[in-house]
Amino acid sequence: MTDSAAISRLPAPSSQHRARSNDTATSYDVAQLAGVSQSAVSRCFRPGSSIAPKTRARVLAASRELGYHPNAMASGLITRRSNLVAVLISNLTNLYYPEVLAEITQRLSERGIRVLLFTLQSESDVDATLDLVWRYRVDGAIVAARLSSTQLRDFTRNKVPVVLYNRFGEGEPVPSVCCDSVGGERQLVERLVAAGHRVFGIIAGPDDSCVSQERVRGAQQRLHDLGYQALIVKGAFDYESGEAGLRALMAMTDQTMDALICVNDLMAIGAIDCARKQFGIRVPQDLSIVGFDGVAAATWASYQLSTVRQPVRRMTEAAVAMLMERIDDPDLPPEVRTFAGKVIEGSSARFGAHGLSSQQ
Amino acid sequence: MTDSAAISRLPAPSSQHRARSNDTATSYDVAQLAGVSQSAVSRCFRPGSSIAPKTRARVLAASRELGYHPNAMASGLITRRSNLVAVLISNLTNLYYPEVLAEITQRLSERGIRVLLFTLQSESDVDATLDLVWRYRVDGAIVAARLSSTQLRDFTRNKVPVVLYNRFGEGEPVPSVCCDSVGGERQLVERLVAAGHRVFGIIAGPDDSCVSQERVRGAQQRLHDLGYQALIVKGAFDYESGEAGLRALMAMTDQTMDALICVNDLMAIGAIDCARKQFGIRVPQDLSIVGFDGVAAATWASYQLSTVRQPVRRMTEAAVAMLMERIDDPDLPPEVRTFAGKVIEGSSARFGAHGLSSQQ
DNA sequence: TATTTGATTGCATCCGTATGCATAAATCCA
DNA sequence: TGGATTTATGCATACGGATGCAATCAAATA
Repeated sequence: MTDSAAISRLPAPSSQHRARSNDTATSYDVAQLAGVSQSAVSRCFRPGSSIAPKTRARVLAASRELGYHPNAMASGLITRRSNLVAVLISNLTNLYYPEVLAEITQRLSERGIRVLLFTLQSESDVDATLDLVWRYRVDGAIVAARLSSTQLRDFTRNKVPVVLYNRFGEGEPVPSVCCDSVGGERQLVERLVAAGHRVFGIIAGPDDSCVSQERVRGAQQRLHDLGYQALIVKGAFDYESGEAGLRALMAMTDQTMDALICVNDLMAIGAIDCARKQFGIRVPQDLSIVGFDGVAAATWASYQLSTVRQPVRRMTEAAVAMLMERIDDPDLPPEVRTFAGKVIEGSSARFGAHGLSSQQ
Repeated sequence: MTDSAAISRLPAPSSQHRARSNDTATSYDVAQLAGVSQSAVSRCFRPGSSIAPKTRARVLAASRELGYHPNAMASGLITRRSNLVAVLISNLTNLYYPEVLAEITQRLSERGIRVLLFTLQSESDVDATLDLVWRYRVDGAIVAARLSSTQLRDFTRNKVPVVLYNRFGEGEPVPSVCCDSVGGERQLVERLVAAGHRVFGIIAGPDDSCVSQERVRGAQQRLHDLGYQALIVKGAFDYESGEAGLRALMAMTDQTMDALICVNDLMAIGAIDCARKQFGIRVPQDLSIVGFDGVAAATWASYQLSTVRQPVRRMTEAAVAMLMERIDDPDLPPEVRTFAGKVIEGSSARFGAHGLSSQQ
């Protein structure tokens, strides 16, 4: 009796795994219909498995008939690979990020990886968001948002490879892909100075923005080296900040501002519109305005913005490649890949020749 | 001996479920550390479960110590709820869709749902994409992309509730949220006619675009009713199409075009720039240009586009609400919610009074 | 034809969590 | 204080697919 009791607890034979009618088909259902074992079904959907072409055909036919699709959650549970990558982006309204997101999604999708998208509004909910990232056991993450060093450390702790986009890790090194902000601003400054500009203004981003800090630093430093300085006002990366920034600068300066450096294109566009419509300033005759990013709108005929174009395609490709490498080998050391941006002459600024770059 | 053999196959006691060192913690690990059963741990993370506050505190402490996060794949396997919603978008570069995507993501995330993002490039890979959607057992989907009726039927077949965004199901009814294209274009036409415009041009989108078809139909029909007709050229929803469309129309028409109706803002912006810069045409004095969508760039001072603004916030809210309802009750009947857009006067077109609307 | 070799296949088990059921503990009411 | 409820908790099992291992089968070799 004890024996039979024990036996009754044995794993039931596979024949018991039958479809609860009106539910989605499982590999057992397909196996039954195709007259093979569940293992065979599994192997049909797993590239590289040993399966006879004839069997495979039978299984695929049965699958089609039942409308079977392997359950990614079940297989992820076993393989410990979700084929998901978390993409964290702070504000999608930035005009630059949609391009980046589209590219990243495309690059990942080519490699059979899906994107779990997180948009961060306030800094507050970052921890709640990260909790979800951990729960889904994503294979990796690409982050274009501000993270504290504690939060970054959690990636290590949870063994989730991460690549930062246009940001650096604070303190410890973190794999990242960046566009060379300092170099880009430097070139802009040199071209502006070479064209004879003397009174500079800068519209920065939020204080806590890594991108803004770098770009402001790049511009300021080069200006200083060349014997100039600049008035700085703070913005929020959006169109309105460009308008407001220009107004603020116009109110602050007693001399006439020559050149305005905006740390991104969207603010530059706002500033151009404001200069023309509200102040009747001619751009670039009276005031040169430059941006940074090279978004699509920067090329529009109304603006033809002088700016630094980030090589988005190559940067996203690099970010994805770096991430995939680290998913395959978690022990790869951190690496920062910095890409030079391309200076676009445009017609929103008077640029001098490249002369100054040799003088440095 | 047979007995012991049988017993050796019994499910091992929970004590065997121990952490394979250097692997992520499981509920068993937490249970062991907290001195409770795995069930108790599970109940701590599942709202509404019966758990003593004291026990809960112990478990949470242990979780924190081990860095435990419930495995969403494992729990999804059991509950048959992934808390994932697929969002399919055709082209993120449309300038309108990033806003929509950001809103949708936000709305879903407020409800504890994550977004699995799919961007569709060519129409060809749609089936491959859908296969992935099925595999991840998403709870539902929001689709802003063209799907064949077969593809739509697959949603029913796989019991995945779907809500279309600015599209209708072909043939069968499908839940959807739309902005009233016909009504919007109608108002634009009436305001243009009331202002005395006589020679109309239309820049449409791709032939297979539902949005374009509707908008063109709305404009054409109302023009016809009022005794006018329009030349139509085809575009691709992008800035360049606006320029090219205007050039094409200028070449086609012998009379001077009065008013240009673009089926989206981005093409209208392209047309405005082209008119001003390439043809020296004054907008709106010589030519009125209207768009549709109400994207952020439409409000920029250089354009101040006359257009129809979609109530994106309310539409996305509705789409998400409809989807959630159908996830909870899959038998709800299809429903189409149509929202009126708001006509923005802007200054890219000469508008007459609302007079005509009473005449209809 | 006997034997080796390689390719297929099935069996059994595991992944990590949720939950029905039974039991134990705590609370309540009289 | 005893019995009736009402919580809390643990046990055992299911979810659906992947995979090491052994068994089977076919093709290739001698």
